[in-house]
Amino acid sequence: MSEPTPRPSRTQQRIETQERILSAAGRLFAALGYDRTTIRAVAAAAQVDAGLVMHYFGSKEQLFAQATKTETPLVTGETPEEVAEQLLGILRQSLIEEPIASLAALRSMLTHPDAAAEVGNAHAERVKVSKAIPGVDGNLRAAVVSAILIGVVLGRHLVKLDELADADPDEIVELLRPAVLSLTKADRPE
Amino acid sequence: MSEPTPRPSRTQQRIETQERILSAAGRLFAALGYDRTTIRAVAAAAQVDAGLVMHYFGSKEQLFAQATKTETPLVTGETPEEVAEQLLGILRQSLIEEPIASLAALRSMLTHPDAAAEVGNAHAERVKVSKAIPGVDGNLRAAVVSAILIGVVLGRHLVKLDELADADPDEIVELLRPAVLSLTKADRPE
DNA sequence: TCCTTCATTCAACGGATGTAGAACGGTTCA
DNA sequence: TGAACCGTTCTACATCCGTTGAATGAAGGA
Repeated sequence: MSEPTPRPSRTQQRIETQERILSAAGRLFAALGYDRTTIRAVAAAAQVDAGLVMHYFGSKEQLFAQATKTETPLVTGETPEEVAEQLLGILRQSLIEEPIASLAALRSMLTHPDAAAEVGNAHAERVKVSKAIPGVDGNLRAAVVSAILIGVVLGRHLVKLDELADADPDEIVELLRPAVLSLTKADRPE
Repeated sequence: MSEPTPRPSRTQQRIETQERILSAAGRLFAALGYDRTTIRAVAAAAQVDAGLVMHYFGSKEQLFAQATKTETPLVTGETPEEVAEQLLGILRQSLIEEPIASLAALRSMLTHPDAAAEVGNAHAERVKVSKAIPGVDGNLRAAVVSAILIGVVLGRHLVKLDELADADPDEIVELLRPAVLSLTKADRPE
């Protein structure tokens, strides 16, 4: 599959370089977090000079913003059971692969305000499902589920807690199904 | 309540200063994490020169180690129900107060190896309860519970996810009881 | 009182980092 | 072919950090 309009080699080259930088930045941010990731290190990993990174992305903050940009999957379920299954599906996907951009934001959320905001937004997006979670405490229930998902993904990919890191993703999902269901289903009157 | 043996004022003064430094360090590490906490900032918060911090604690690493030192509460329950209640009790306590030393370690666990090790140990301690959790997957179940607790405490005190930060601790505990119980009780044959 | 001890401060070094701007060299196009 | 363009590198600056070692001055003991 080739480019429809084969761009002049200069533009082409530039785009490839930018992607190489962005990819290296994502990997480093995910592995080390915002503070310990150096522009020089990103440049080296992308086999490029540090000045070029600045030239393309303006600042470290903007580079981070681009590298962690990701669209949050929507949860559209209408019943508690549907919502639970969708959330478990998102979790499963996050356990199987290593979502670099998300991991970069997660890794930095405790020490970099922008990253915390990013994670907070994804969280808020997930909390919106509370419309489908009955009970006066729908918001809180949704938030607890969200915190659980964050904790499990964190434990598996970033802190690498032994048992979680090695376990079969499906097994983890199965274990969490009752827990998530107990939270999406209200046990108190509306 | 006065000192049993009123120490000479010099020693007394030194101990008070050390405690002041340690307290300031704990607060700053918990608020900013390891990297963003500066020895100079700790010194300023303790109204002391930076050199003195080095003189007493040797290095930033050692200061962090002292400031995050904490004994993990033991879980001794023998039945799944007992274990669940004890874990929920620990969670409840961590939601009500702000355990500075633990929060300092948690805040830094994603970016500082030593902090990750510290949290990993507390986690491992909690996983030991898997002897009381039936099923071939006892270890994994215990690890999942541990990850859940971390996620919730993190969300409340550090990331400050709106709904979690404001909620009544007891309400959160009540919401999590079925979830935790579903994990400490096996639903598969041994 | 004099000397020692020691809690504390001061000044400085070496290294790393984000960032800015000049310089270079190949590509593109008239 | 020559000039403008631009992707890229080089050099440098200002700042901040952990850490060190000498200096200071008050307290304690003989």
